[in-house]
Amino acid sequence: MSDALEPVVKEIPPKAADLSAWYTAACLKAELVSYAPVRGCVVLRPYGFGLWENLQRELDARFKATGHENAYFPLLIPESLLTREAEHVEGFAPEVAWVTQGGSEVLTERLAIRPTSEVIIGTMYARWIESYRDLPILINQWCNVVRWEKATRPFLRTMEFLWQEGHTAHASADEARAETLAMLDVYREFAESVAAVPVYAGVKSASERFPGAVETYSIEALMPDGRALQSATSHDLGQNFAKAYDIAFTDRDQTVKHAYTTSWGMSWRMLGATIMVHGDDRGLRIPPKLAPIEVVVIPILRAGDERALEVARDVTRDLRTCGVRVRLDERDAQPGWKYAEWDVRGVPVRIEIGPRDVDAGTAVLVRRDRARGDADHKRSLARTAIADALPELLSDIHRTLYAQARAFLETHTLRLEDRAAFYEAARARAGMLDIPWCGRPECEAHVKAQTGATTRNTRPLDGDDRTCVACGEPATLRAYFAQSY
RNA sequence: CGGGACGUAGCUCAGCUUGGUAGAGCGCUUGCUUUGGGAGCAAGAAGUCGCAGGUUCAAAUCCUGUCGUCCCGACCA
Repeated sequence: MSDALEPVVKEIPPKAADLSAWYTAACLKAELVSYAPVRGCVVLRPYGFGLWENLQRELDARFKATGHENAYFPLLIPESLLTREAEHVEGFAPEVAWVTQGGSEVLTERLAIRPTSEVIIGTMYARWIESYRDLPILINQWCNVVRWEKATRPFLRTMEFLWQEGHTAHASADEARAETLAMLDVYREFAESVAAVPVYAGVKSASERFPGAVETYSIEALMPDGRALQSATSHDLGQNFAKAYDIAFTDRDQTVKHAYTTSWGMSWRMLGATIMVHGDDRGLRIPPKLAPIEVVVIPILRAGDERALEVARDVTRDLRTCGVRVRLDERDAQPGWKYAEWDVRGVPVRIEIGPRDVDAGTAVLVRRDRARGDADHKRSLARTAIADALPELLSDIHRTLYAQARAFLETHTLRLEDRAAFYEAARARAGMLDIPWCGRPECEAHVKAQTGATTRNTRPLDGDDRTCVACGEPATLRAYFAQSY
């Protein structure tokens, strides 16, 4: 094993050597999750839940700002309701978990544990909506769902996962489509400005469409191994669910019409994307806006000189007063040990306060986004200047993480014009392969069979290129192809 | 659901081929010395060897079954 492949951190293998092993070890070692005694399920530990709470807070604020309200619907769905929308049932049937017994009583009708809530929410909307005056309904719920997955990984694919699902009903197709696109853009903006993960937003191909949707949109992020990760979806359900669940209203013209509905969701998978995109050989690098701890303060004590502890407490208190999410690490351990641990856990900024700082009235600020040895990895600052300097420092860390991820995405987005090169790149997981595409399912299926890659999403043609790079037929779209998680 | 690997102390694993008193490192506890990038010494605690059968005088070790986990593929957020 070469030096380059030696672990920098105990128990975490180098990221470039084996992304899967790195990812799993990082999630466990950073204490985000713990495996549960239930197959395919994880425990979200306090630090991991802190990530989720920050995602929730940021995303929820965006939902509220666009006129949505939160509500909560039941976990269990009667089988007879679930089967009303044919495509939807067929799409989800293989992964639905069922409750068949309550206590010792065998149920006369099975109850599905929700894999998603279109059915139960649509049923309620049908009762609530009578008039065009009742529309639109703009509701979101934060909840758990269960899908009987065969193979699982923390955040990326678990049998039970946390997410939010928005469900809206509208009087017109145009309004529903506008809602679908608006929420897609909320997700894109959230990914970039909160998680610092650049994404491509676009339309899913027919084969990748949500079961029962008229059109599905997604944001897609690129992982370091060249595979894409679908990070959120937004569905225009047209009148499919409205017709199946009888969501109807009397319009201004006194005729009864079916509503147009949408649904859109982001799960804790987004956290998995964030972890994979930003992490390095020392562990996680959490973008500041998602970080449960933005700043960790580490006092450096010597025998007979514990002044740093008092100063560190003062600094911590001041920062907390300023609204910074700060943690003072007073544990009885060596500073170097603490540095390594908080590096693994990805805290954006570390403040070191030792005897020299106590004397000089300073503190050392260390950025997690920089490599050790970089010129601006550490800097000494007057203690009175810390609170003022932090907001800009945290912003700069966000910008740095985003810029690095953006650069990776751009250098691994290949606009290909040659069929052989396209197939080779698809097999090699070279990244996002951006090509003019015919849009035909049989073409996509062929690419998938040959290379494992599928369309991630598509957008309108932008140039004169009118030939599908994958098959040579006339092109109708531009598509990103990649292997996916 | 296919292919592969693995279940032994909190963690990572050795021991199994060739059956014969349960091991190491890390971690943990206590004490002292330390503390600006994962400290040192000393003492100590800790495991029904995943589970159930079978073979045997004797099973972590051999056989059968079973449950679970991880990795690689096929499907999903």
